[in-house]
Amino acid sequence: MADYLARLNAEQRLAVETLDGPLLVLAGAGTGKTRVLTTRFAHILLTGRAWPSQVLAVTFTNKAAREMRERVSALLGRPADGLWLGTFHALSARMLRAHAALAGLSPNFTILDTDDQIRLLRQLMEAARLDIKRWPPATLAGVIQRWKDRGLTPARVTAAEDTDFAAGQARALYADYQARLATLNAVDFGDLLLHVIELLRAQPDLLAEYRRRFRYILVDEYQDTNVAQYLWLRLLAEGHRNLCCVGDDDQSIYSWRGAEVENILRFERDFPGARIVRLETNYRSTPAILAAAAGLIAHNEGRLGKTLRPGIAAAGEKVAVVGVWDSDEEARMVGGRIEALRAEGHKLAEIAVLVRAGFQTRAFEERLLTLAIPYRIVGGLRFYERQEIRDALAYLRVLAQPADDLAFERIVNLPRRGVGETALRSLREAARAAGIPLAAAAGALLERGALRGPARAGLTGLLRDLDRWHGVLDAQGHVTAAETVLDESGYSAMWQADKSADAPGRLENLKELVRAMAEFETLGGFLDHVALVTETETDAAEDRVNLMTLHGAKGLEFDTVFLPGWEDGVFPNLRAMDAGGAKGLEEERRLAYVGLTRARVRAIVSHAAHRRIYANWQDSVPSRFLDELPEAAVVRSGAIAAGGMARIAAPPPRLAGAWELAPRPAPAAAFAAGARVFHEKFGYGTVTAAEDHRLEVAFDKAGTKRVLDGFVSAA
DNA sequence: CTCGGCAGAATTTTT
DNA sequence: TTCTGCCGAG
Repeated sequence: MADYLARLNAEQRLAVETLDGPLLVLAGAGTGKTRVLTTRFAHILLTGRAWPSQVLAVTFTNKAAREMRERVSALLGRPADGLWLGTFHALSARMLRAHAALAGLSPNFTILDTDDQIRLLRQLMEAARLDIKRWPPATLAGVIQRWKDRGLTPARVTAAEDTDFAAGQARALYADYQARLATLNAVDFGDLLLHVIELLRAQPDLLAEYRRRFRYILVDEYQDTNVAQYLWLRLLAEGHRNLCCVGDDDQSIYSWRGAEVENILRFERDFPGARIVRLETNYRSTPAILAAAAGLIAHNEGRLGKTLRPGIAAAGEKVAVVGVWDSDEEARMVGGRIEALRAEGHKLAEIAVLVRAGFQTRAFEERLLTLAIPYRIVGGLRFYERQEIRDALAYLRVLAQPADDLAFERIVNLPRRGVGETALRSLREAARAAGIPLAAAAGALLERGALRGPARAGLTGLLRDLDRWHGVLDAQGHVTAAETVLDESGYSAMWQADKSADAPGRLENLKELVRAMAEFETLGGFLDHVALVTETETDAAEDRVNLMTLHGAKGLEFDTVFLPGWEDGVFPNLRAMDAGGAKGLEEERRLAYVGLTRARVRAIVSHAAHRRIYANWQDSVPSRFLDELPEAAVVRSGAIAAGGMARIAAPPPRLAGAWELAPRPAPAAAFAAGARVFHEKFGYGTVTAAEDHRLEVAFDKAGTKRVLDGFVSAA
């Protein structure tokens, strides 16, 4: 037997060697899912069943794709080139670039990010005279995205689906939006998949070609696929049906993004004759941690059901549940324990603080900063989302694709060159009238002598510059072109002249951007990377504590995991619950399960009785998940702040602080229209409209406002 | 056209 | 507390 097979246990080997026909691998946390996937990949190649270019391997994150590529090449003993391995979006982009014309696009189409989408939608909504205060463009972006997640083009959205937003205008706006994207030669994230699906459906020859090419299909994190992704996979796999999906229904945490756990629950029905292999031996966590996680997840209904068996013998430390007075003390507690671990010789990189929502990392950052403990924020502010980077990218996008009006609008007056709102309005008008891009319209207007003053001078200069930069791009490549653009546009100079504290950092980021470009052969390749690879490269080599969200932690593991903020409303998150109801709560529980199972040797769960929201303090109640942890697997303790020093109370079965006795409030009673309420700032008022947690309140003194119900109390 | 100051509202997760 | 967006003055 090949030695790479000998390293697997029986269930893993079965998952690797079952090659023909549909296969679902149900892989519990820490059961060697990635090993199975990569070994299977290598096995297909090494047994000569397919060439590297004949295997399609789909992951959810670029990180997972990278890791798989590395591990496959390690197994093969050579670089794994020519693979179709990547995220759904990256693979779709690759297919779409190759057949753009069939989708009505030119191959240099732009991939818009969320920010661009929202800008575009705002324009459309303003044109439609919608009140963007009342109906935020970002909400519409969400509605459209969810339709796209479900594979719905505007024509397929029924009127019954279109009631929630702006009295049923979302569908029409969606159609406008798609039309606008077509003229911009642009696609958004959802379009990447949607266009490919439409393409495969409309072009039988193309579909047949792809089906012939991809003899084996591997899918990671199948529980997180949405309908569009499911349709995409199904189209490609339907011929030979050599489809292997790996997933864990207990780790499905992306339903808010359109993921359908049902996809995994339904696999056998979708692919009759499918085999199912369960991986249930956990080699990651101690039995104590596993017991805690298992006890928690057992409270969910609608699972496929797996029993995780510990693959590690020593019982290990119990999960610590720590109650503290307030959020400041929680940060001190976590910081203190990290210091102690460091003093004992533990590596900081093996410690993670996993929070429910991004803003929660802040408190820990501050604490670690004062303790001089190095940390990194994983998935926090992303490089390509920074203002200066997006500005620079807009310049490059205009060079790559002159029809990219969104990018053009962004840079047309940046740095200031006298092209204000008035000039821009006539530009837009001319562009719309002639059905041409803004840049082209600018040229036409200038020729006609239509503009005057600073706007004329500014635009003339910009168009001349763009023309010259095109020459630089063609003659000297994209790196030199980028340097030239940043220099000659005055953009770098703008930041050099800026005296604010973050200006030097921004200039440094711009340099970093140019450096990053050198790794790509073409400008287009680089821009695709930017659009599709949202995560920041973090040098894992440095020994730093990891701060991240629970979502961001999926697929990772650490010796020590801190899980702060286990309080009702924070975690389980209030909004997640009222958006998703009972299902929402189950997803929150799966998130908790994901968090616990990241830990190899120790997990510290904490909750605070008081949490500072902005300036004021709010009482909070321990998370219901704490009650669901089996007693045998946890040690509970309360810590009470006294004179600035944290003192750990003797560990009673339940913690001792008085705050803990507070009864859990009934699920937030939504206020109905007519209810009298009191608001910290606006005083007394009467509710005039209520939907979910959003209230419209006519205040006696402050007028009518829209507020969240958390900010008011019954009067 | 640009800039500075003020008012008002704010909390989820991301390919 | 922090951010964004609006408005008025220069």
